[in-house]
Amino acid sequence: MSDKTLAARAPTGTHDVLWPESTRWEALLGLFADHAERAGYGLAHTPIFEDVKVFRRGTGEGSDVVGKEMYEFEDKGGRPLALRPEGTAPLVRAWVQHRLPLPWKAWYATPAFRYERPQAGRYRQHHQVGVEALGTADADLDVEVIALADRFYRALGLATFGLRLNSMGDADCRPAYLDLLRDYLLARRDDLCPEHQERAAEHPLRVLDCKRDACLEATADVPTLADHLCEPCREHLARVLAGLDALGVAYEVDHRLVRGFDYYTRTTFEFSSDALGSAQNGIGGGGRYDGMVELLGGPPTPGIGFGLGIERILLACDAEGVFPVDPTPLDAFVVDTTGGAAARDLTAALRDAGLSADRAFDDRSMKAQFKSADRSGARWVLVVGPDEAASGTVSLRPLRDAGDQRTVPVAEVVGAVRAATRGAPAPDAP
RNA sequence: GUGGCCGUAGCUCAGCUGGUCAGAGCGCCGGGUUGUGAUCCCGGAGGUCGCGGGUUCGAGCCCCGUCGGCCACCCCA
Repeated sequence: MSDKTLAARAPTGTHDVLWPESTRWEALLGLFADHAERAGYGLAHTPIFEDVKVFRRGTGEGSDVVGKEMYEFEDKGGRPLALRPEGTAPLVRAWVQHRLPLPWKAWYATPAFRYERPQAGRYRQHHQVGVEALGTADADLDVEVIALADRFYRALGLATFGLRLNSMGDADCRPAYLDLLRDYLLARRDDLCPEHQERAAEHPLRVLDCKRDACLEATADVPTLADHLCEPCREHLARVLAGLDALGVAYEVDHRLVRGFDYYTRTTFEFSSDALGSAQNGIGGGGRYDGMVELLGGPPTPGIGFGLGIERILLACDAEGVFPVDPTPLDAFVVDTTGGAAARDLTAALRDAGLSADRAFDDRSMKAQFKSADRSGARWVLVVGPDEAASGTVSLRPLRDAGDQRTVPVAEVVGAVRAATRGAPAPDAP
């Protein structure tokens, strides 16, 4: 293996986001920030790595994400750390550390790291936007959070996605149900798929989520958690559903929906895109975690949140043909065949005036500079050749819009470009 | 972690059963005589055929390994 191929490649499962694709990311982030902040959520940045315990306790040792997919390492001081595999536990840790007034509502955008086999829509470093809200068990908060995600997807232009929702019960009713479920499964153990014959005892809920025929048949009439919820949980779920109905958020109650983290209580939900053909069609998910704050050393405090996968959302947008890349064009591109000093000064003057400008370097031919100008996507080309230099003028030539070339005195260039681009309609308004 | 497919210029790909097979299109660079792009014409640069090893008189074309990509499982965003 030569050094060349090793060094010049992003690590397995990671990817670069370069212009112009990066402009979509900026736009997506901006749109999410807008939705979150209009709902009272404030931006939070927390470290990209944490004490391993934050995830072992908070996210849950039993989850695959923590149990076998975490990027763990020790720093030079021997501290056991882990790259964040998900966004919730770090935010909860931050609240436990700072004890901000409740309810506390935060949003974030972050990379997440999981050591798994890459494939369509799945990376070792992927990115999420999300919200977390701590301090109230009010079902209306569940509704607010879910509606926030729903509205955000729609604002992107997505239309063919679905929301499945379930209740995981709470500390009062779930243990009893788990016993019941475990007994039921063990009685039919031989009928389950090979993998779940072993795992049924420790992860009974997972069996409900198994897509193999054996498990599906064996659990055809399995007792559902929905039928064994305690009264408070039942009422909570009913209020959530009523709230979603009131806000026009379409959903499907799926009592087999089981999410991968241990911490969920009561409401859990998952958004999936019908436009994505692959198995990785989940574009977002979340739920309540009324016990996590305590697990991380805080007082009993309920919480709820979600994480949405940026890469998958963008794949879904591509599949639906919405949310196109739309870079902002430059106002001007300077072509200078007199040595470059004029280009240097003109671009600086334009930028100082708040306009955007670029130029060609290396004193290339006029034709070559025009090709660069064309490729830059600028609205106007400002030409400085021997004639202009001699007369102290600059020629303005429209590149993207109709119109004739004209020549103005150097002193009027900035004003002319500003006038020509101000209020100009976006080239391809959607 | 398990299984399958794949890996040729910056990009998309041709290369028949191993013997001019190192190519095309796009892109890039230059030119088409006097300063003007996106069209057209001409020319050019660029690849140790992912990497390493093996079989053979001879290997992009066969075998093994390795790295990487894709797909499924698992799980998740």
